[in-house]
Amino acid sequence: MTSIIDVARKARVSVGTASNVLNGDPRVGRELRKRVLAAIKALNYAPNALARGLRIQRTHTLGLVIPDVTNPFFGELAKRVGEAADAIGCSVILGNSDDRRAVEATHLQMLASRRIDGLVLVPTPETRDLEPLRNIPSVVIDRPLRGWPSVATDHRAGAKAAVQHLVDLGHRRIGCIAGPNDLAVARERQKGYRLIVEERLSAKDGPIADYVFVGRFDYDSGYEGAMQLLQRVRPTAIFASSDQQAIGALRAAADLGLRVPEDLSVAGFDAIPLAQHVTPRLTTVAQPIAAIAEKAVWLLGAVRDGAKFDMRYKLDATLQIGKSTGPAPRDAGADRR
Amino acid sequence: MTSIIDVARKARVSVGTASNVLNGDPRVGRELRKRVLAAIKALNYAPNALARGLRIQRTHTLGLVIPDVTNPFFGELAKRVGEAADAIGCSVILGNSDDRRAVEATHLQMLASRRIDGLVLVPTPETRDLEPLRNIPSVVIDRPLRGWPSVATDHRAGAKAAVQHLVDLGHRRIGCIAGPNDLAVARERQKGYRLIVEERLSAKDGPIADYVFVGRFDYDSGYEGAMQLLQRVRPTAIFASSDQQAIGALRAAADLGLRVPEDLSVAGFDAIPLAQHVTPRLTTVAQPIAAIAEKAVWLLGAVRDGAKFDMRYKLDATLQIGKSTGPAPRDAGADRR
DNA sequence: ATGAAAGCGCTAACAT
DNA sequence: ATGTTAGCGCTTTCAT
Repeated sequence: MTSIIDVARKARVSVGTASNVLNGDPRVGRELRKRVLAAIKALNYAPNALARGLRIQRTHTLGLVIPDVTNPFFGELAKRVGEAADAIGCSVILGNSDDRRAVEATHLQMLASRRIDGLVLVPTPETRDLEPLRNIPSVVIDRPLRGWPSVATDHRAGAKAAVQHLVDLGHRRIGCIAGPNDLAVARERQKGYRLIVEERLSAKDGPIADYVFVGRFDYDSGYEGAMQLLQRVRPTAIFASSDQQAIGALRAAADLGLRVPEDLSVAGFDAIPLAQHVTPRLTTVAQPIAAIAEKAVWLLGAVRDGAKFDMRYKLDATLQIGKSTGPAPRDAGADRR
Repeated sequence: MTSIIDVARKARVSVGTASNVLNGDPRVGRELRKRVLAAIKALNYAPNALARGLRIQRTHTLGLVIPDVTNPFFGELAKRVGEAADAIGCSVILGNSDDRRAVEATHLQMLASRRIDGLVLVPTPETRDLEPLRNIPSVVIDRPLRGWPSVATDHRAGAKAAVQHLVDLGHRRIGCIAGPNDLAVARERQKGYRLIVEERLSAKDGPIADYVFVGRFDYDSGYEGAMQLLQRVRPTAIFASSDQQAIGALRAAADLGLRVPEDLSVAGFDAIPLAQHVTPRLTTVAQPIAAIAEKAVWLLGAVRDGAKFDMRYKLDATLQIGKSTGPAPRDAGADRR
């Protein structure tokens, strides 16, 4: 491998000067600078980032550990974090935790060894601490973690907006397909739903618990949840905690002979690309993923520069109104008749 | 940051011995080994991978550059490459090229500086060479690149299998929604289609070119392509080069009042998860993504160990039969009547 | 079996 | 403005 020494020799300057050219030190003269640049090109020289990192104690590398790139939300997140990292001259090492603490721990250990400049993490539900990373700037995304700064969508507000939209359309008996209770985001979305719906349900509608189905975030849970709710409490609208669930609900409605949105309104969460391609186009809550990624990477820099953060940043979601939500059916939506 | 020197001091051994323990050298005695291990734990020591890499000239890092993690196929690929890398103790640095040569070049330059042990690349259509990576083991995936070993699905054979399936069901007038002509995979899939269909089209059916629509791999192209084909040459089946296209075609069929598969059969390519969740479930060609990732990572090791490869590995795709393909309609499928 | 020391490629402080 | 050199943290001969 060709080193800076080779470059210096070829350009007939000292290594110090060659190094200075590399780092844009303005003190080197035009002549020498030109010779060094020429040598670099001629030798096809690529500076050794390892040696550099070892010396200056910075790697210009960020770690990103997420449950699964394959998930549309995390995939988008990975892309955006990559872009934000690019913008500040950093590469990103990606690790998939598969939501298993042990796998996550392995990745964190590796990243610590690699002396990354910062960590962006979506912790598993079991994660309690970031032991090996104690002195590396870290930010937690999407899911909160005690003692670490986090940036996430305001899931509760997003859910409230979606459910409020349904209420505004005249719905009162609104079902909810929730996500797993061990995920804070799922609880928050459900909480948002409850805050809006609770006071609108009258005694004869039964307890709100009957309107909530708890499942996973996936398609199948959406189908099953909708099936159960529709047969049990006959809601006129369903708020699903994910688009996958919402799409499953759409299918369930079809299987039960219900038209959407005439007989049933359905809203989702996440605004995955597919949401625009189902029939009818989904009403859904879009997370500000790019903003989250940018804020997280920015926070990393701030933490490194000595700021002490232990703060939860909540970013606003946006309600995207599609064709899957419409006015409540007359006979069901009107208050007693 | 705590270094191996601190560990050695704390364990009252020399750095050499501490290092040997770290690397599992069997010569160190039980007693000293135990002391070193204890010191490591007590100090929460994480070996510095930069220093190590600088010294041994290996980084245990792989580079992965793909067009876009957000694309289901590349997302899955990223995940699988990550797993294969994990299995041999490597981390992976991920870069998105957005299919732009300049962005790709930036990433490659960075990876070269980082002295990665190997590169896995999905080249952009404009990529002709991997200049900065000349002496780094590299493998190209999905799309071929002159002078570099590649591993990819046998797209042509996959397409042939799907189209042959349609033929076996009695279809003769089969349309094709192709992908962009500057992508080899798109051309290969179209070629597979042509090889099967060409000889089966009779003179009165018109030229095969009329049965081919060239677009992008996305949903909208699928919709538009199906619309055009269905109104122009009235095929009884459509082979789409991607699942996104196929799903667009499904929608087009619905908009034209055609039932699938009774009036029209539709087959796709890629077997994205969604393909199982549309109605009817899609017949599609599954790429062996995990196998591709494993083979690529394995190849990297082989190349490093001195093997000289300039070979194209083609891996078999698998036809997944769904409900979107069925027997050709009587009146159209039977030869003259 | 263990210790001492050179050197991987670079930057930065210091000397000129 | 340019050259010299110590040292970042590790592995690996080479002595002992």
